[in-house]
Amino acid sequence: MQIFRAFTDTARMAETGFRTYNHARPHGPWPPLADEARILVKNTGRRSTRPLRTTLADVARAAGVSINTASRAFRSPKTVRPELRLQIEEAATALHYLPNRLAGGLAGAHTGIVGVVVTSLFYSEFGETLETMQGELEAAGLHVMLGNSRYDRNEELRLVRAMLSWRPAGIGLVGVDHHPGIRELLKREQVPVVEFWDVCDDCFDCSVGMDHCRIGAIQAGHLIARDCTRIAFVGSTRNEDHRARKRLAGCMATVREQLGCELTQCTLTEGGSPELGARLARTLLESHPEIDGIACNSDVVAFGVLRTLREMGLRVPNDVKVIGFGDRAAATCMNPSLSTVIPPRSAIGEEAARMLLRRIDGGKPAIRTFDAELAARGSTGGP
Amino acid sequence: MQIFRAFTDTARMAETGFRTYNHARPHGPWPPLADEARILVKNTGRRSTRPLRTTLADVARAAGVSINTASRAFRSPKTVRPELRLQIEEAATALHYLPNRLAGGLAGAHTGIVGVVVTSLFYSEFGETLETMQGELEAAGLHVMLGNSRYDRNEELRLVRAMLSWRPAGIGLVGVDHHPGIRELLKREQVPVVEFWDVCDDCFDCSVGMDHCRIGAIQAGHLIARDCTRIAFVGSTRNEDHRARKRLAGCMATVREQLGCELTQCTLTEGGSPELGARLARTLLESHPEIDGIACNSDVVAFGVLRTLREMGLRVPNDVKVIGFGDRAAATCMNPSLSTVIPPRSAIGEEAARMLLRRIDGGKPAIRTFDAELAARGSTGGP
DNA sequence: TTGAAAGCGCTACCAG
DNA sequence: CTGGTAGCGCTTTCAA
Repeated sequence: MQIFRAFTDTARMAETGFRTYNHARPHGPWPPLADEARILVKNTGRRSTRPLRTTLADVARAAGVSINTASRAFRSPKTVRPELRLQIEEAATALHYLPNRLAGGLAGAHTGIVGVVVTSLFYSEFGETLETMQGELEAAGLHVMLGNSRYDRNEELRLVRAMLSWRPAGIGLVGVDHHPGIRELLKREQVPVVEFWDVCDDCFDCSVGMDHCRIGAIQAGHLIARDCTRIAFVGSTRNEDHRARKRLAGCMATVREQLGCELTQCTLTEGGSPELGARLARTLLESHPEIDGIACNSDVVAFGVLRTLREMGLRVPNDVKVIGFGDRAAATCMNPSLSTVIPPRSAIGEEAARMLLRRIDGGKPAIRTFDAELAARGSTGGP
Repeated sequence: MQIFRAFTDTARMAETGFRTYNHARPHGPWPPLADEARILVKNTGRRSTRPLRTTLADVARAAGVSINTASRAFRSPKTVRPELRLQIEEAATALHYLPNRLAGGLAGAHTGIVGVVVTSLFYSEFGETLETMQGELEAAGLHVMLGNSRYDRNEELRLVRAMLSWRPAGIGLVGVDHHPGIRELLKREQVPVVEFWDVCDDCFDCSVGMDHCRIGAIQAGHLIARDCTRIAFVGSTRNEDHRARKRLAGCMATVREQLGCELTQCTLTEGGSPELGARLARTLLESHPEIDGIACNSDVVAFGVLRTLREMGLRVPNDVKVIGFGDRAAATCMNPSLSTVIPPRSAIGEEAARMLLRRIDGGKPAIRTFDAELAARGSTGGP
């Protein structure tokens, strides 16, 4: 038995003696789709190994219209007579039509893929931002393809290249400090880009995030306002976590300015974790017992610091005050509750998505800075 | 001026008088890619609006080989003479060739996209699992397209459909309880699927995760082993969070069996958070002051419970013992540290990816259950 | 408002 | 080992 597939190829149509595809066969119910169907292509007897799936052509044929009209019925319904449109929709439902967006992307102007490369998925650092961003894009019919560079610039470059090979409608990147190759690549591809979480003026295209120097300054400023005079900065400063370094720098500058002395830096290049915080705090306080204020590079680190302080018999906030960054869920449940700086996670995700959407729609690049908010809690003496 | 593009179309070749594409023009350096280039298609003067990008055909021409050979040079390098391969690679680099995976996917057997639909991105519930899974797939050249159903079955169905329209090589889904339409859809598409985090025998294809009933049983069993006799279960049981309900059920059954009494259930259908835990704990203890053991549906909820207990002047573990689920980073930093059940997050992610990879490679479906481990800490009286 | 046909860039098959 | 060529399924002119 020979099953004719939907086809548009002129030569084949001529060969089979049909003038137009739509009328190649009488209309009517489509033969049931056999599982793992193998079909005969052309009259050559050659076999295709791909499953027989409903295509737009099948829908068109079943509805008695041209492929083109069927396409328009989905894409711009207003340009098709309502009655035809209904027929087409019915045919699509009956045949379980599922559009092939690869084909659509290949033929069309853009793809509906947005490549997002984050630096980490652990500890939900970007979970909430990603959730909002993804939701916003989804609502516009775009899908997020996710990459994770694990704070590795070369890996990030490779991922961006990989994303670009899907011809994305846009690209999202965490931070503004990247491998130089990325700028070159993105420029050549002329694709809308949003760098989020951190901001700068010299970004590739769009950027939205926080001034991380300022966050460090807020931490130090708050400790100073609470009468700390010997301040330490504790946490992870991975080589390629530029944002962590900026927070450190902001903290350092503020201490220098307002206190006229140097910050005690106690950091390692391994990733942040409670264990890191716990270890660093012990080292720090054994060698610098005069420390009365600790700014942590993340809440997760601060949790560990609080634990060590407790173990060492130091009272918080009386003996030492502690502030984190990130406002993780557990912060309010620590004893005492952890003061921290709150990043507007969902606002950033939402704005990142919107910027991309506007750019894809032909709009201009934009840059926007969000403020991070101080949450003064028990660990620095309360509100 | 008329710029000829790479083309393979026979009719056009005939029209332009060239026998084969590769020799259509003398070899040599490719003209620089003008930004936003507009090109003349055919001799009709029609204009294409798409940017002029390097295609495989360009690379082939520059290297003096057929498109076909160039393709094989990338895909299965061994089948091409080393010296030719080098030429092709050099041409690709010189022309900044970026493969178009849409085209590859459309023409080839499968696409290199894996659609993953999670129920939440918040609180990093699946962050670590996703991180491992994504990494494992990335290493195999597959890319994760991410969807988030927000615990909504209809949304999940829509997302699966959306993912399928990208003709993914595989699909990953959180949990094993889905909208019936999903089974139908996946069956029709014959695509490898892995359901992860939860397991069951009647899964679509593959599944890997934990027995969530068992997790509830572990929680209750541990509280009972620590001499609790009045046990409550606290947390969020969203309508469509079947896993939370299974943990509740497991807990309930164990209490009934071992204690011969009923569990006090104190749950709401809103999402889990410290605030929920805090509120529920207050309600619970005001009406059931006899409670001496609380199993929480997640660590995040347990954090809030601990806070309330502290505020109410109840001592943990002396007056009330508390156990969570999830082993969030902060758990060891609570005061007292939080006992919990540890899910093997990365193991699940890794195995999920591997199962998919094996299936894509023609392997058989598999089912695998991982055990969750008890972490007995301060909130239940220590190890 | 509808239809015809030319691609989009690549893979896979077959022939040499 | 290499090349020719027919699609993959869709969008997009252009013509009717």
